[in-house]
Order: sequence, then C-alpha cells, then structure tokens
Amino acid sequence: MFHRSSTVSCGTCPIRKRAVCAECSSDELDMLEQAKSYRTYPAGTTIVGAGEMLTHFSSIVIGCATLSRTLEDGRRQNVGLLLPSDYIGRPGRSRSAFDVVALSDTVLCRFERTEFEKICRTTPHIASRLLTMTLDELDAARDWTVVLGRMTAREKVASFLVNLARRQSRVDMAPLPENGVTVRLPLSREEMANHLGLTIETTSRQITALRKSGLIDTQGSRYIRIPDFEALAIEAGDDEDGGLIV
Amino acid sequence: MFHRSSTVSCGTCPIRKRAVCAECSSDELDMLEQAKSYRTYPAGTTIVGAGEMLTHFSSIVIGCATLSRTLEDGRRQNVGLLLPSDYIGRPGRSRSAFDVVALSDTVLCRFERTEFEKICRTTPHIASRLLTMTLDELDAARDWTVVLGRMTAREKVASFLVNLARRQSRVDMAPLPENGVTVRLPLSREEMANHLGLTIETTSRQITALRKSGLIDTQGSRYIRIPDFEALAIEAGDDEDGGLIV
DNA sequence: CGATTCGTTGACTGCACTCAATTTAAGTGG
DNA sequence: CCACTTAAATTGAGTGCAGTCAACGAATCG
Repeated sequence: MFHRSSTVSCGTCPIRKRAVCAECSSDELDMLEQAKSYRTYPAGTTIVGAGEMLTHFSSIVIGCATLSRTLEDGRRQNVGLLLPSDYIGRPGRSRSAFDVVALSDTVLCRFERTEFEKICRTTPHIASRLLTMTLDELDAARDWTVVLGRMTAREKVASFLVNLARRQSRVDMAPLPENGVTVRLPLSREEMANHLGLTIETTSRQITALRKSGLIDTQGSRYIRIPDFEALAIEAGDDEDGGLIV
Repeated sequence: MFHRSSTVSCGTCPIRKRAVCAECSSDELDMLEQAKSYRTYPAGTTIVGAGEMLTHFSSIVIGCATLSRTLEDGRRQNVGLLLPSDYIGRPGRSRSAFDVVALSDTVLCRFERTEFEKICRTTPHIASRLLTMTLDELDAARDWTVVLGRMTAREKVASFLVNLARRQSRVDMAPLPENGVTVRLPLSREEMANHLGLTIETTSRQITALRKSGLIDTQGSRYIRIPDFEALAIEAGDDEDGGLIV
C-alpha cells in the first residue's frame, strides 16, 4: 500500500498525530504532501552507515530501526531504538553519526535534506515540533545512560521491557492494559544485548531468570507477556511512571 | 563582577558566540538584555533537584555543573557535564528530569520560563540555535552511551579525559596544542566515577594505570597533563577526531 | 596542629564475560 | 510433509574485570 508515494495522504497517515508534522495546519500539510516521498527498506537493511551521506530527513511511518555504533574491534552498542513517528537525520548535517538499520520492514516518509532545512526555516510549526521531539529524545537518551551506567543485567533487561511496552502502547495509541501486557520484541537477542551493553548469553540468562521469577512469560523468543506490569517496573528500579523512556 | 545583572552587557559576554543567543542580531540582543537576569551558585550547591520546579531557562556563563540521577538505593549516574554556554531547562516543561548541581562557583544567565517560551516563538534565531544545540547534545549523549555500554574502565577514563580536553579547548576558543594539553578536572573522583559508571576505587586505579603507561601526568588530583593527545585518544578507542563528545 | 575529607592502594569477592556444547527454531529443497 | 541445513537461543563450566570492604596516605581547613 505504501509503494506509490503519491497515493498516500497525510490525512490518513498513522503517525500524523505524533511525527514532526504533528503541529501542522492543513495548509502546511498540503505543502508537505508536495515535498514528501516514501521509501521502503526490508528487514535487516542498512538505511545509512555511520559517516555516510544522509540525503534525506525521514520519519518512520511503519516499522522499526536501530541507531548503533560499531567499534573497530567489533564491539557494538545500540544508542537508540526508532519506532513509528521517530525521525532519522537532522537539519544542518549531511552525514549520519551512527548506523541506522531497519529491524523490520520499514517505511520512511522522506524530505530531501536541503528542502527540509528550508521547510524548517519557513514553517515554525515544524521547527517547534522538531525541537520538542529532540528534547524528548535527549531526555530519553540521558535516562538510558543511567540504565547502562548503573544497573545490573537483570535490571537492564527489566527496564528494556518496561520501556518497550510503554513506547509500543504510545505508538498504538492505546493505554497499557492494567493486567497482562504482551510485548513483541522487534530485536533479536543479539540486538537486545547491543542495546543493553550486555552479551547475548547474559541477556538470555536474565530473560530465563525473570521468567522463573514469574515476572514475565515467554511465547517463542519474540513475544513476552508481562502479567504484572508494576511488578516488572519495580524490578527495573523505576519508581512509578516517571522517567525512563528508551 | 557578575553580581549586578544590569552591569553586564551581552556584547562582552564570554559565551556570546556559543550560547543560545549566538545567532541573534544586535536588535534581538537588546531584547534579551531586558529579559535576562544573572544568578550565582556556589560550588556544591544544587541548582535544581530532579522533579522540582524549574522557574528559569538558564545558560552557564561561568562555571560547571553536572546533570545526574540518583536511584532509591543511592546509586548515582551523571548524565551530562555542563560547561559555559550549555543550557539548563527546556521550553515546555516546568520540572527538571534530573538533579543539576554546581561543581564550581557558577554564574547563570537566566530567563523566566514562560517569558523564554514566548521569546522562542517570536525569535527564530533563538529557536533555531536552541534546536542545533539540542541536536548536538543528543549526539553527545548517544556517543556517551557507547562509552558506558561497551568500554572497559581504562577506556572510559581515557575517553573522559579526551572529551574533556576537547570541550575545554572549545570553551577557551583555543585549538588543542599539538603537544602537551593540561586538563583541569572540575570533578572529584567520586563525580568522575558517577559519570563513568564506575566506582571511586576503579577510577583512581585507572588514572594510576594510565600514568604508569606514560599516557598522562598528574599534578595534584585535579590537574592532568596529556603529553601525547593522539595516543590517549587511541587508548580511548576513538578513531581520529570523529564522534565522541561528552 | 589535629580533624576531616579526599584519594590511593591492597586483598578478596562476585557478576557478567568467554568459550563451548546443546537445544530450539527457521528455512530449503526433494 | 519431512529430512536436512543453517541460524538463533539456551544452558553449562570456568575466568577475569570491576566491585566491595578495609586500611593507609595526602591534602585541605578551621
């Protein structure tokens, strides 16, 4: 359905309410409609490598991608998990600081970079929304440094699941059901480990441990059910609903 | 010298070229001059606690502060190190997500929050500069997650020193001398450890180890000389000058 | 000069990593 | 549909890096 760019209208876009265009009037939307194009990346594809040219500013419409960096000796760390409405790229910079890899089949809504920079200058609603989203991302990145710097393996895995559940509920625009959330993991164990600053083995062991503690149920390796969300949140060292967002 | 706000002019402000006001015209500066006020915090003072009201949006003029979070059991992680021209607070949010603590005597240039939000809406040069700075901070925060997630204690300490040297040279607006940089540490060992996700003891041991390797010289606990900057950068796992900024 | 805080060093422990084997899942072609 | 192959995930055994606990030394300050 998203293969022909001209056929998709902003009016029915699933990220209309949360993406960089969220604050736009219908006039402004008409303008964006002219400038945008879509592109699809199959799961596993590298959207852009660290240091490479970024020709477009893009928003994720459907799918999921990681932001990561690989050190010379092969160690890798994910620095972000991008879900629908999150953006890739930035005005004023032509190269990506990180690898961006599609985890699932991913549809991007894109603007040519210099074109988008012009839009930013002329459309305060875009610039303002972009600032808000960037400030939110900054808070989230800082929250995540607390997890990476100070938490145990068990707490890291619990934090990740709690954050992922919260974010997915936001993407689906549905509140977290009080009892029994099911999270679909868009990442393999290896990608989870790279996100958490752990090894595959430790990640796997902690999932097993959380299951044996009754805090989660697993249904295949990609589905995790959280019977008592609050209990897992406490395990994550997360007081109430404040703070941590992936 | 900064005790009377009315006596200080933006024209001679040390952060004029790098702060949120950097892109402003002299007309716009006149307007900021009316709205601004200064406040000084002695070293060790908490500027604002996590969850507390933030009445102002502030830029650091002189001094140094940490952004941190403390878990219930006392574990603490610094999520940012604020140097002159960095800002505290954000438009659109009235409470601080983190503790902000002055490390040295610190002078802030402040705008009442709702007033600043109005300025953001009416002064594109401010909004645009704020966006650029926030995007830079986001990249820096993500760079730092790589250090926290994947680096050894030795690499963490080396990374920190390299980043601090680079940032201080930017604050001083002087290029890094090719041979022999001296860094003044604005943090105690404990604060360094909180920044690096390590303990005081491990941090201290790694400094000793780097000294014994000839990569640094120490002059008291707060001064570190880096005889060969590139050598330390390599130890930090940092290829060339790309990437990592604290 | 004594008191107190900060930093360094030492001895030992433990959590997460490494290496390796096994189990489970996901494809693939006959 | 089922053998076969390949990849992903789990589990086990042992190691090592950073943490913990504790003592000592150095710097700062009244």
